Amino acid sequence: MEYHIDKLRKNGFKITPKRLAIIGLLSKENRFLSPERIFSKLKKEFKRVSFPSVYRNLEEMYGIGLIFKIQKPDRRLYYALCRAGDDEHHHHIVCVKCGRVGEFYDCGLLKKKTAGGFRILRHSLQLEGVCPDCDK
Amino acid sequence: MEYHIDKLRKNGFKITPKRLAIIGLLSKENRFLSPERIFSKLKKEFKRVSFPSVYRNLEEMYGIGLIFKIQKPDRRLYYALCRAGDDEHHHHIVCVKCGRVGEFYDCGLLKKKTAGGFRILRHSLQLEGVCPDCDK
DNA sequence: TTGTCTGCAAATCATTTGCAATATT
DNA sequence: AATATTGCAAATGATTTGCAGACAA
Repeated sequence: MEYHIDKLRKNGFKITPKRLAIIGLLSKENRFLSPERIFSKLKKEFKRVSFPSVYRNLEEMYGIGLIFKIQKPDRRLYYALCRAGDDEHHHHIVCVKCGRVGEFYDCGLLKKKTAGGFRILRHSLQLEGVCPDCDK
Repeated sequence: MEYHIDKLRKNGFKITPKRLAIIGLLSKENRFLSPERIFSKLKKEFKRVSFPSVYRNLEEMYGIGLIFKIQKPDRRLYYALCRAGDDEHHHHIVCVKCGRVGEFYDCGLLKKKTAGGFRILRHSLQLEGVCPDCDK
């Protein structure tokens, strides 16, 4: 949590109660949350919150690599905290039951140089699975 | 092309000029096209075309696995023809220069059963690269 | 103070929907 | 003829933007 706040500070962002709350939420839940959901949670804690503020904050944090985002088939954005170090190649796996997010470091794709005859430049991988807790 | 038309027919769809044209376009270009782009191309060929029709057709074809779709960061949908057989596990790689799409069969992920401690259920992979032509 | 953040209200804009007219089988 | 498909106009709805007041440093 401190690490994340520092990262905000280092990037010239001010530390506001809302920002702390957003990071706190993402950190505590460790799963993908939609702006709408974050908005709802913030409303319980603050008298006044606004969608634009939530959207802007999430996008800013995404911009400095503090969180990552996906778009689900419902065409909405979802954000989650990234727990991997800045330069570690990794992907995320989402538990289909509880939504928790895990880091996956060993995709084995970096050593492949070509795919279907194309020279690979980069890749992105989405994984769905069941986390140890939900798997009983 | 015949294969695709048959697939439409088998799924109870009528063979209309617009549908043929859409499949023709996707087949000829072999890359991701946005509904808007498809709409523009159709307008050159037909006196009357509509966005809803394009959207509906693409979504129907997507529904029967004839084409696949992605959402780019611009938050738009993009569709491309799928050339792999119905049951062959594969992914697609997009050329960053010309946009051409290639099939990639050997991701090596099927043999991994877990990721970050989670039991893997399914995965989806997006690849970007340079196709042989563009790579000189 | 000084520039950043925020809420509010209004705007965007890709995608959908309702419905009557039209085309496929 | 019977049913699916289409175009049109209007609606939807998540995300953005402009701006003035509030807040962090």
